[in-house]
Amino acid sequence: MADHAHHDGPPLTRNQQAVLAALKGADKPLTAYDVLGLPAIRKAGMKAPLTIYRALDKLIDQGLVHRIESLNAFVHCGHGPHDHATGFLICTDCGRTLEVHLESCETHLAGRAREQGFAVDNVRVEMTGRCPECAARAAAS
Amino acid sequence: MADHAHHDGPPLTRNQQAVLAALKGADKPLTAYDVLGLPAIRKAGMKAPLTIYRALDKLIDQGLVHRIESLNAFVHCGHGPHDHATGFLICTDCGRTLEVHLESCETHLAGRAREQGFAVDNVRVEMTGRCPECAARAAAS
DNA sequence: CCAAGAATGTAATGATATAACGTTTATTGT
DNA sequence: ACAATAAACGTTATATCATTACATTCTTGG
Ligand SMILES: [Zn+2]
Ligand SMILES: [Zn+2]
Ligand SMILES: [Zn+2]
Ligand SMILES: [Zn+2]
Repeated sequence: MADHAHHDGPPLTRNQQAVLAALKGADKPLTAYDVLGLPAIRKAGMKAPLTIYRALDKLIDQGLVHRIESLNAFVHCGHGPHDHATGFLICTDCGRTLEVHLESCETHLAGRAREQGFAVDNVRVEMTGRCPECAARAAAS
Repeated sequence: MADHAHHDGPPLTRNQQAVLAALKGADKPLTAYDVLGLPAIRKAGMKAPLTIYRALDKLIDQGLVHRIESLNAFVHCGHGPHDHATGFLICTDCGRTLEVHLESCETHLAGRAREQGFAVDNVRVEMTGRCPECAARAAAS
């Protein structure tokens, strides 16, 4: 395949591909400086924070990456273009995250905002707790 | 009144009172360095970032202040102890925020997490958009 | 008073993000 | 193909947000 199967936006540049691959390969969100420190990234010739941030900005614009505000970190998204707001479940033990969709809940949230006369254009939800694996491990001890 | 009417936690120290007063007096969230820069704060003898962060930590513990993750900023909360998760409406024009309560929606959100086997202990919601004033001003132009 | 714990002061540093400016590379119209 | 334009990139410096380490002072219960 010439380019990626789904995903229609403009083709990714070399830097953008490298950063996206880094996030895909990680099992948890990475900070920009985490990405910068990866051998594959240095090998691609990227050596300044700004280089990483620029690639991340484009990837976020295209919906391929999400930013987790409470971690100052970035995570790959394979769920295609989002019609609805999404939420993140952040494990406080292992640091891994899970993305959840908020179809119906989004309506409810935005409704609360409208009650106040507020015109919402973006909804972010982040929930911390324990992932199934860490909850099980904690129960066993 | 000797101490604050509602609010039962330990009495606030001088530093904590100064920081809380600063946030109460602001019409939008302030960063720690915003607080540090206020004349009233300097007058109170506080001159290092750590001093501000320490006070903020205690105020957050006591539920008197919330942190807005996507702004790295802090805002006073006058709604007393929270039984439920709260959300913040953040105006992208003027920077002011509004706090909303999420009684019923919280159940829904946490439900999504439980479907994934995730045990939630904290829910954060931040919504950006335009506040009533800024929406009206934009419409007028 | 005295010991223990909490809060504070002070300095240095770590971690995250952007500004400014010039160069290179890709796209578009002719 | 060529020039004009726009997008991406490189490089350096700097801005912004947050914590570590350690000494000192304040508060509180015995
Ligand atoms: Zn997604
Ligand atoms: Zn976990
Ligand atoms: Zn509140
Ligand atoms: Zn506004």
